Amino acid sequence: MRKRPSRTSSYSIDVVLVTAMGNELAILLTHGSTERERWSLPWRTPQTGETLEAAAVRVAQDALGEPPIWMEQLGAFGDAKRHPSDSEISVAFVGLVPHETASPRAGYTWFPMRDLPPFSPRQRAIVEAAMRTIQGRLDQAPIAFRLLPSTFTLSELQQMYELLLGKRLHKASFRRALQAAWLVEPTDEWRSEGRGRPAQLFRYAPKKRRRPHRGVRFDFLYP
Amino acid sequence: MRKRPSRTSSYSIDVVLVTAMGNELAILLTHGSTERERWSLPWRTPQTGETLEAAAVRVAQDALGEPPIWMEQLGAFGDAKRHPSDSEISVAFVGLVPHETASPRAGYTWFPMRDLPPFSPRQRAIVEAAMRTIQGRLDQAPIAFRLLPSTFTLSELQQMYELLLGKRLHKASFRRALQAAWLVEPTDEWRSEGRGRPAQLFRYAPKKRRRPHRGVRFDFLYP
DNA sequence: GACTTTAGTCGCGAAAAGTGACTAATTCGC
DNA sequence: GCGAATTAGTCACTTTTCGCGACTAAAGTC
Repeated sequence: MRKRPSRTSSYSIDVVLVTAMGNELAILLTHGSTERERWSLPWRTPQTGETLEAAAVRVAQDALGEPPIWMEQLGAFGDAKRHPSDSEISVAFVGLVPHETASPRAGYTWFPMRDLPPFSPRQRAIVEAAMRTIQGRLDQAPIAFRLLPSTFTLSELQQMYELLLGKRLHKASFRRALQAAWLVEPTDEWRSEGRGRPAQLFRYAPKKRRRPHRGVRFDFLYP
Repeated sequence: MRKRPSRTSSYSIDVVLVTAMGNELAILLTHGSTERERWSLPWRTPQTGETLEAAAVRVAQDALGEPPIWMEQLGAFGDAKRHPSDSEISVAFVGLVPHETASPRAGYTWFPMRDLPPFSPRQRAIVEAAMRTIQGRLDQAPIAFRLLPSTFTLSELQQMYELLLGKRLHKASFRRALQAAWLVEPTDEWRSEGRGRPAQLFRYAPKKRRRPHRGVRFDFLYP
């Protein structure tokens, strides 16, 4: 049986918590008192008998009081680059948090992605991986929906996708794809948002679909 | 024989080395003398000052004498599940090796994927992740080409894709996609393979392409 | 009431993808 | 030698998907 002292872990759990703050994405950083002048991702060293995922959830809960609505491991980041803890490697996670329910505890602050303070190279690599992973998962998991309230307009949903993808989408195409995927269903409520025609509210309500049955595609990046 | 690390690390580097053996995929396993009756993925504990990738390459070289043609990190696997070493977590990699140049050293054996010996739950999870990652990368990186000799027929290439994807592909569609992607160019050689019309040999020769510019797709797995 | 603004839909043309059928060149059995 | 079998390679047709402009609908503004 392996019973090991937990203090001497040579790895840490680092978590990139992402939220949508108004019109842009933001990540949560902390300013530990021991390191001077450096912001850092929330992190901890794992306890024994705790899965990696459980440790990452706990990091989020310590920072925000709530677990993320979606989380995924980014991998292990390591060796050469420095870390606030003296850990050799960081096992990194990315998590998404709706902004409404996410009030940071003392010592934690949301920073818009466009204006991040300097922090360690290893954690910079982790944040970049987090963004790539979010964009890669957007068409595989319903993560955009969970950043919105339980009912939302299709324009709000499209704006969320545009925010996460970092590019504009065509309205008709977006809705066509959405309809083909049977992911949302209309409610009978409408919301009038200042000027313009009121928008119908929808809710996330996925229905069974047959798996799309495609051949091969060669979407190689240009060499 | 693997030697014990001078400095104890609480993580290990585990590598899934995959090759195409004739008509099916195979992975490399080792039978350490200390563990009884259990096969294991090749692994090592990292040295100080060595990147994770470098350590993984070294694992492959120790096992096969050559570095893999392609390699990618799978992430950290952990906690609850046992490992041959006493490491708390494994940082796992997947690597591809052309079968011709891959002669295992003593203690290492290729096992066809269909007929794996029992091994630890953690490593079983790693192998499953490796297969998912290979399939996910097939349309993003030219990994299938590198499992073939430098010149190959299009039928061989298609069979390699079918092997890696685990499903049949339509000949005309496959070649159309291949042509659109500008990935191969014909040589002026032909190969007669027993009966049937001789096949033209091609080589991997990617050309610049404009990035396909798509909207959103919702390829969610069925809920 | 005309104009602006936002929501929502339609439909066309182009591109991509699935598929069967066709031609081409070789070996094998007789 | 000759037809059947086998593998390679291509074509053409259909269906699906996608980008996109243009349209209608319903609200506010002046």
